[in-house]
Amino acid sequence: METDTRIRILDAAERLFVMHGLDATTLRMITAEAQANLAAVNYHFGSKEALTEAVFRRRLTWLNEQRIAALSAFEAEAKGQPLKPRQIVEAFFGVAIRMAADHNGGQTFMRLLGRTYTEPTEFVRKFLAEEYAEVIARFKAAFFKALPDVPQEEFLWRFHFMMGALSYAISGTEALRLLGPIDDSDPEALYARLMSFLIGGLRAPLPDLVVKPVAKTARKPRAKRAA
Amino acid sequence: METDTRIRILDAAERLFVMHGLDATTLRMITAEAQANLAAVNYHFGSKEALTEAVFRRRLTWLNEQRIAALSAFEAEAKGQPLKPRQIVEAFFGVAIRMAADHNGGQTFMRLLGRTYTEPTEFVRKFLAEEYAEVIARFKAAFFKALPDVPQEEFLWRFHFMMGALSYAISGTEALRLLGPIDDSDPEALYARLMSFLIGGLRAPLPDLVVKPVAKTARKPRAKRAA
DNA sequence: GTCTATAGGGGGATAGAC
DNA sequence: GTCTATCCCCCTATAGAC
Repeated sequence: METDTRIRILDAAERLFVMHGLDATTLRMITAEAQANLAAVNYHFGSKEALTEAVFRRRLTWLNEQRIAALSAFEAEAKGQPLKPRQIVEAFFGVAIRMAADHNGGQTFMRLLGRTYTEPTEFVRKFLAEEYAEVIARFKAAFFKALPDVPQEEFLWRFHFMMGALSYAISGTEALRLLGPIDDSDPEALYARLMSFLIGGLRAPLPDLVVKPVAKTARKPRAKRAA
Repeated sequence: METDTRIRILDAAERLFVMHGLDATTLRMITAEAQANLAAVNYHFGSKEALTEAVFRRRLTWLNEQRIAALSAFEAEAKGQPLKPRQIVEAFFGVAIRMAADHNGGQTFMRLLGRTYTEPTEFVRKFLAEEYAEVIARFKAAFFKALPDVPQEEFLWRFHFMMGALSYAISGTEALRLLGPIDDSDPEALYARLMSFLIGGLRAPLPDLVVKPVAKTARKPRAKRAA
C-alpha cells in the first residue's frame, strides 16, 4: 500500500508542475502533496533542478522510444518504399495523443510537456534538445523521403506548426475554455480530429513565396498544388 | 530623450516576461532594466499583478480591435453573404502574424502572448477570457456561417488547433531550434506558410468519429453530417 | 531513510524623506 | 514623482538528531 517516496515525489511534482509551472512550484508544495518531508527532495534527487529533469526523463525517454518503434514498424512493412505521410504523422503525433489519453500519469505528463516548449528555461531547453535529437532525426528523414515535392524548409515549418497544434490539443483544456463549452472527454475523438487537421495542414497547397525579393513588391495570393 | 518611466517599465516588463516567464521575472529585474527605482512599479501600477495586466492590455486591446475591424471590412464587402474561410482566417491570424512582425514592440508582445496561453495563472486566464470575449464571439459566428457543413464542435477544435499553430509560429523561435537550422527572418514568408497550413487544416476532410472505436464500446450515434 | 531546525538569500510591498 | 531603507514573507539547501 505504501508506495515509494521517490515515486510519490515524482508524481506530485508532475501534477504541480502542470498546474503552476516549473518555477512557481515549490519544494514545499511538492513534499506536502507527496506526503513526504521537505528534505526528502534533496535526499532523493539532490536539487530541485535534478528533480525536474527526473520528472521529464521518466516519461519522455519512453515516449520517444515508442515513436521510434512505431516508425520502425511502418518502415519494416514498407520494405524501403517511402511511407505514407499519414503513417509518419501517426507514429509521431498519434503516439503522443495516446499517451495523453492515458489516465495513469501520461495525461498529466503530456500536458506538462505541451506547456514546456513555450516556457523555455535554459536547462530544460538544453535537456529537451538532447532527449529529442534522435527521434527528430529519424522523423525528418522519413518525412523528407515521403514528401519529395515539399521543400525541406517548408516542411520544417509545417512540422513546427503541427507541434503547436499537438501542444494545444493536449494542454489546451484550459485555453480552450476561451472558445466556449466543449467536450474534451473522448480521447478517440480528439485523436481523430487532430490527425485529420494535421494531415490537412501538412498536405496543403504550398504557399506562393516570393523568390527571395530584395524589394517589396506585390505578391500573387494564389497557391500551387502540393505533392 | 528621457522617456516616461511608466512606459519604460511596461517595455522592460514585456521583454523580461517573454524571456523568463511571468513568475520568474521580479520587480527588481524590471526596475533595473527600466532604469527606474524599485518603488516605481508600486507607485505607477500598484502591484506586480496590476503591472502584468497593464502589459497585456496595452497591446491586446488594440490587437483585437484590429481583428474586428478586419472582419467587419470583409463583411461589409460581402453584403450579408458568408465570407470565404480564407478571409476569416486572414482577419484573425493574419493580423496577429503581422503584429508579430512589428519590431516596434509588437514582436515581443506576441511572443509573450503565445507562451501565456499554455501558462495559465489564474488571474491572467480570467483577464484573457474577458479581453477575448467579443472577438471570439464575432469570429465564431463568422466561421459558423462560412462553414455550414462543418459541425460546430469540430470547428471549435480546429480553431483551437489553429491557435496552437499560431502560437508556435510566433513564439517558437526557441522550440524551433529542435528541428535544426531554420530561417525565421522573413515575416512575409512566415505569414504565407502559416496561412496555407491553417487553411489546409481547417478545410481538411472531417474525421470519421464513429468508425474508429470499433473494437471498443459503441460511441455517440453519429458524427453529424459531413460535407 | 526520515525528520526538525535553521542558515542564507530573495521576493513584494510600503513608509517616509526629499 | 522619485528615492532609501526596511518589514515580513517564503524560498532552496543543508546540518545533524533520531
